[in-house]
Amino acid sequence: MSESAVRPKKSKVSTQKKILDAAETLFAREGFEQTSLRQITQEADVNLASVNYHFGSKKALIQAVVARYMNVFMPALETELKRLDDKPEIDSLAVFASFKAPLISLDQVHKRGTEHFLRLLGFAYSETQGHLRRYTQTAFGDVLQHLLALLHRANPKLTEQDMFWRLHFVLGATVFAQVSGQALIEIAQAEFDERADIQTVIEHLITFIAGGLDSQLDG
Amino acid sequence: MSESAVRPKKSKVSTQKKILDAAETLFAREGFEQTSLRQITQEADVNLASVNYHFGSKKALIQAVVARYMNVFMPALETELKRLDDKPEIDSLAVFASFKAPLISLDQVHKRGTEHFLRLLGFAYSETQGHLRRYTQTAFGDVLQHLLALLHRANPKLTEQDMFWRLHFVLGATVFAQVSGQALIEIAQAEFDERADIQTVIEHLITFIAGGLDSQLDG
DNA sequence: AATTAAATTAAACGCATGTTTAAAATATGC
DNA sequence: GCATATTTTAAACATGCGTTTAATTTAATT
Repeated sequence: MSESAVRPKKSKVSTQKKILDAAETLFAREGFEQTSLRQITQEADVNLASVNYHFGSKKALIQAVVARYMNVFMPALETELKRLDDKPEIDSLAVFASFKAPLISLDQVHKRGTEHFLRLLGFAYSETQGHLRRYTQTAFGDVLQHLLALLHRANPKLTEQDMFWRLHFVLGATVFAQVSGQALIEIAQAEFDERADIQTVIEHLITFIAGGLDSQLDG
Repeated sequence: MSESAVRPKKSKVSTQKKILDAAETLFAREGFEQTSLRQITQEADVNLASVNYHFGSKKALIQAVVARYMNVFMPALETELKRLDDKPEIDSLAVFASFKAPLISLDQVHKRGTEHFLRLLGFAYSETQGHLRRYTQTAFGDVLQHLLALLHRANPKLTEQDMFWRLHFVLGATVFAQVSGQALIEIAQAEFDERADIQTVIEHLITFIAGGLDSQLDG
């Protein structure tokens, strides 16, 4: 009876990966603090204690989940930004276009990687996850500096300070769109009987942030 | 020894108000979910059980804290908006200028009322406080509709849908600026050795959202 | 002043959380 | 194949939360 020919399904996924995948999905859906370790371990079909065994703490798990994306996204972004260094003329749109490929590449991390990453980013900023902000700033501060410099080059009329603030407002609007997106879609559907979806939100968002970023101080 | 002539200090503040004030301060600083009833009652110097006695539940307390501001802000905003109805020509800036007086008037509710209100709003949106959003939508939906109509009038090139989304992105950027403001100020100070403060953030923010709101779809 | 109502208080309840423990099961190395 | 790590497991632990209870104190009413 030991028919070793077929081997139905013994995929043998490591406990670590099972935890990371389940945590990521739940974090992206509910937020970090709203998700309990018991939810995660149940979803991952592993023992409760294994999170602390493999990761040390919930906080460390959160960092591991985010890091898995950052380690793919940030180098990919840096590659794209380097291309712009050589170009003689760039505008804001070109800089933000650099995000597209790196964002899409996140789908190799997880099936719905792009969406998950943006929502994780949203919760990381809206919840008080100071350690995450610190981690990003220290681990990938140079990439962010590069981004800032390019945006400054694309919009030389603005000071570096201007760009700093506007970039973070862009982030704020984006994050907000991610976290509140679904609720707004529902309101829009009810209010305007519109067939609003995620794509609708993104299109409106891009127009908005492009306008905000290029906003001239004097009319 | 019963010198009733002087009466040092028997200010006699109601328990309700003490709770509301303490809760407001803590909510504005830490967020709703991060603040416990034990923190609140300790800060207010009242018994733990009095929150549930006077307000029924923590959720009801949150609503009471927010309502105290909404009941001042929304009518004040409506008054300002009515003025614009009579004017023949208006632009986005004029509409947003309508927020200024109502916001400042909140300092009569509490010493740092304006700041508190904006941060409460921020947490109300970024935390999953669905009941607050529902409350605002139902209690002051007409004022918000009025606001939307005026913004549409100020920018007739944009559809009502466009305005809906942009208005919410404005809200997102604002909320983000409030919640993350202090952290960003510290980064800015360290990064640019700038004497950045709240006022700095607001000025940059207004420029940004005005640009985003008036953004033209075709270059 | 006596009686009734309202407000305050200390204590405990029930529940959920992240974390730790110590024994059992599994995998690894010689 | 045995000894040794490594991993998994069930259970308990410690803590903090919102809420409830029941007794006491304070205020209001008659």
